[in-house]
Parts: sequence; C-alpha cells; structure tokens
Amino acid sequence: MVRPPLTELDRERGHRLGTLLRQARGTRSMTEVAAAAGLSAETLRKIETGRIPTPAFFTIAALAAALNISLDVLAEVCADERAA
Amino acid sequence: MVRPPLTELDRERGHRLGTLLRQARGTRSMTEVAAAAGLSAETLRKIETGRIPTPAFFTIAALAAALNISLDVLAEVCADERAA
DNA sequence: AGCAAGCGTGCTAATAATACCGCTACCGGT
DNA sequence: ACCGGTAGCGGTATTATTAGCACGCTTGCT
Repeated sequence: MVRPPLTELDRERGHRLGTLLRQARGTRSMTEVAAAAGLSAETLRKIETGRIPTPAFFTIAALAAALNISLDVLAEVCADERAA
Repeated sequence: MVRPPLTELDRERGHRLGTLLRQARGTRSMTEVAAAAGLSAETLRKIETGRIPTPAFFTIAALAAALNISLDVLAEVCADERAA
C-alpha cells in the first residue's frame, strides 16, 4: 500500500472541518473569504462542502487566519470523534 | 495555471515548520513520534527535513498532538516571515 | 562486529488545488 | 413578466504534490 485511500472517517472529519469553516464564515461571501485567505473560491467551496477531506496545513492556517479562529479548536473538533 | 507549483517561500515555510517540529521532538526518536502521531517514520522525516512543504492539515495536527504543541504557534511562526 | 537512528533517492497510487462548464435561486430594476 | 447580476453547487479535466514503501549508506554507541 503506497498511500492509504481516505477512509470514511477521514471524509467525515473533513466534512466536520468544512462545517466549522462555513459557520465561521458566517455572512461573508466565499469569494471574499477565499481572497482573504489567498486561495480560489472553488477550493474554499470544496473544503467547506467536505470534498477535500485533508487539505494542506497552510491552506487551513490561512483560512483560520482569515476567519479569526483557532487552529487548535479546529483540530480538536476533528480529533474529537476520531479518538472516541 | 491549474495548480501553482510551490514557490521558494513555500519551501522555506515548510522548512521552518519542520525545524519547529524537530525541536519539539527533542530526544525522542522519529519512529516513536511517528507512531504516536499515526504516520510513517519516512513521512515524519520528510516533514522535518522540509521536503514536504505543505503537509496535510491532519498530519500536522496529529503530530502537534503527539508533541504536545499548539497548532496556532506553528502557524504563527510560519506566517511570521511570510507576512513580513 | 553488530545495532539503532537518520538521511537520501527513486517509485507508485491517491490526492490537493485550480480553472472551466452549466444550473439553480434570489433580488432589484425596467 | 423579463433581464441581468450575484452567490453557491456539482462535475470534469489537469498538473503538482503528498504519503507511503524499499534499498543502501553513514554515524555513533555498545
């Protein structure tokens, strides 16, 4: 196995992450937040909709910065049910 | 351009991240930490040596958890010189 | 000598990030 | 009612990159 395909758990985790991000975005448009984070709107949308279960660290970091939320919180929420 | 190749800045950022991770690891062996974080030793090594500039978010999250360090701190340090 | 920890390289399958297409829903203006 | 603009969704195609494994090599320690 050269690279384990993403499991269902991974997908769920990504989905949770996306949900959090969406909540944090609130009223602001995807376009604006994406620009603020330095990525394309389409990528942001994919992340929010959970179509990108394991985004790059800096992508999330930039997003978190643009949304003024903590990386630790994000990680915590995602690790939450995984550890359970 | 479908996918922007990693710039030099990205590489440097990744290198800084790796350095931090290595420091956090301290005396513990790569093998042990990698196992604790749930990834292969090779991957950990690549991240520490900066050969993987933009690892997956959860990879770093797991690592940070295994090393007991904050994601926010990592992001901060990496964004540090980038914003400068 | 033997062992463990690291490093470096090459390789493969799977994925991330991007752009382009069309489609729907909502809104205000004419 | 019709038109145009904005915001989001879904799918597809493309390229660069990740994460994993394997082999060999070096170094330090016992």
